[in-house]
Amino acid sequence: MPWATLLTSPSPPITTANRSSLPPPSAATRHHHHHHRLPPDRLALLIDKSKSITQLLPIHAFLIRHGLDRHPILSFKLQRSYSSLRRLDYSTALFHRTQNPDVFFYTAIIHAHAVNNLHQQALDFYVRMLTHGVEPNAFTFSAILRSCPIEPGKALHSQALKFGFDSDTYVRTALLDVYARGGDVVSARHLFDTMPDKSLVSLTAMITCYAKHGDVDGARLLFDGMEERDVVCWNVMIDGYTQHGRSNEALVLFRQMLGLKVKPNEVTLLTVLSACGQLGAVELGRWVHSYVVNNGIRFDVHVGTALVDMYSKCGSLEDARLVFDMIEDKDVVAWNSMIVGYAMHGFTEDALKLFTDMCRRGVHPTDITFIGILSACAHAGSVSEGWKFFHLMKDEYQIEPKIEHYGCMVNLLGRAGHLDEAYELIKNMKIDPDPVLWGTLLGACRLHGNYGLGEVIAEQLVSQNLANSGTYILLSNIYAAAGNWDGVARVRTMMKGGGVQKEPGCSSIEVNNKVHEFLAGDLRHPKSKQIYVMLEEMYQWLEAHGYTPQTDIVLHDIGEFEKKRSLEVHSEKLAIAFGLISSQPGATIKIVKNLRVCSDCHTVTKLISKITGRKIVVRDRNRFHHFVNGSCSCGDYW
DNA sequence: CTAGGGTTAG
Repeated sequence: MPWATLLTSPSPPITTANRSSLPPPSAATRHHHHHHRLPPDRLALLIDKSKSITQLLPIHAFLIRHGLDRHPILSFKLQRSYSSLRRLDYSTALFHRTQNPDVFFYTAIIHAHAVNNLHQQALDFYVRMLTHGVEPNAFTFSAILRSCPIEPGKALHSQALKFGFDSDTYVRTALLDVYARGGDVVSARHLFDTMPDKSLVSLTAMITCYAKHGDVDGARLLFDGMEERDVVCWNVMIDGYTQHGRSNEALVLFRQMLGLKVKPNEVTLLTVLSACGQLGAVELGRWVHSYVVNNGIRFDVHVGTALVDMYSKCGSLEDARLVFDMIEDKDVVAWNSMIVGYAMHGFTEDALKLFTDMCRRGVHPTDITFIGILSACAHAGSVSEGWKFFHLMKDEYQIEPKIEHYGCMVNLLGRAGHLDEAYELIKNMKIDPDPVLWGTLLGACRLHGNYGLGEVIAEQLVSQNLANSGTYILLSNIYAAAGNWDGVARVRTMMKGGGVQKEPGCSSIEVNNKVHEFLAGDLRHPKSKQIYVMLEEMYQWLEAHGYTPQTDIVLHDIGEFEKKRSLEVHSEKLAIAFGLISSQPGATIKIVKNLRVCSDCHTVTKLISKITGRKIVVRDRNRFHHFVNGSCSCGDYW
């Protein structure tokens, strides 16, 4: 690249060869050729109007030809344009050819690196600035502190104090953000409280800090006290809820935002789509889709991918695929979302075909891609395919398997009955297994009745204090099935004593653009009465179809009648009952559950789909179940 | 003689 060499070489010899390799001069520069002297402000305007590197290069060439490339303003503007086109290589080269860069140029080049997360380079420029005797000002500090890690940030903090810039609102906000990103909420709050004047941006930075570190309610408190709000702080607050599994509150806030006529932007819509996906709120998701189309929001790869993710998590794979096919310049994230979508729905062949397409187009798979592929294999029970991709990932793509990949493999092997193979895989892992992974193997032991191995693992987990709420339940199932009542009693004592609690099962269903959530035995819904009447009717149908409740999966130490009752009010059954009374006959019922569906609910849902002639789609923690006319798309294999 | 530089969401 002669052009690059020209820019990086310490002396600037412009040879004929260099010039001939430049892009052809644009109409503008051809025009300038005739008037050898163009006023700098005209050139400045030309630079500012340039929208691509191919427009910029001929102007740069022109500047060099006319000895204007060291003009402080013009080279400054040129580097700013290069930076905004993410060509920091050209920016840096230009900087190094500038004789005595002033504080403006230094600040701009520091900023350019900081926004691209190149902290070290930004710091290098800052040090260079100091050694060259150029004095930094408040502008320099706010630029360098942006995206600066906490350790160098602390050093810069003390320097800012020395220079007296820490009371500047921009510098103070940037400092607050440094501590916030470093997780030091207390220092961030202190900087915030002692701030001379709090701006909208500094408030937003503080809200971001709380939202990021789990105190969503603390964030909301500040948010509610704001005098003015812009789209950014709304986005922060909505995203705070979404990132902490409180998507329903996110959507409530989004509706308030719309009610106050605040115009959502792309970031808002990406967050809201994610919330819709979490909740299975496809009606609102579709509304967001039409908003994108009708409000001139650019349909880029980010928006496209968010829509694919939303539609597939809401059970509308066809729509996901339609959107996916519309995305131009698909990146690996876009491919991953569609592959994972197919995998979630048990469409193993489509997932694998998409993987082949993706590789053929030269897109390199990531660890996420293989989570999709391996879980697709697991859902189909394809053991040899699974091993093939597991090895392909390590050998061909040099991706070290993470705990999630082992999870897919253990699930695949375990469900297929290759328990010893799964156990060996875990024992030979380079990373430490977690309770979830052991739980997967324990579940497989229970499924295949291998209580011997189950007890070995169980003892090991209990002795190493590795059992969690999920594994305790499996443990007691296995002990009970093996007739080890001492074990059952011991687990029960540990669960009570250690404060181990099962994560409450929660099912949600969207009706009329609103998401209704149900916990087991929930009575909070305004239509509770009708729901329980429907539930009773459902059980009359079920019994007429020869259904017997699987009371053996209930862990509590209660009588048979109570066991039956506790099964009846599982959250997904309440959601289905509500779905039945609040939609037209024949309409599909879509449920989202936070845990894996239990086998009793699976049986019941199959029967209900047959009795009512309705399609019922259930998304559980692991995958989708499409219930049609008495059978499920998972083939009872989940 | 003057131009030009900064903080928050993803």
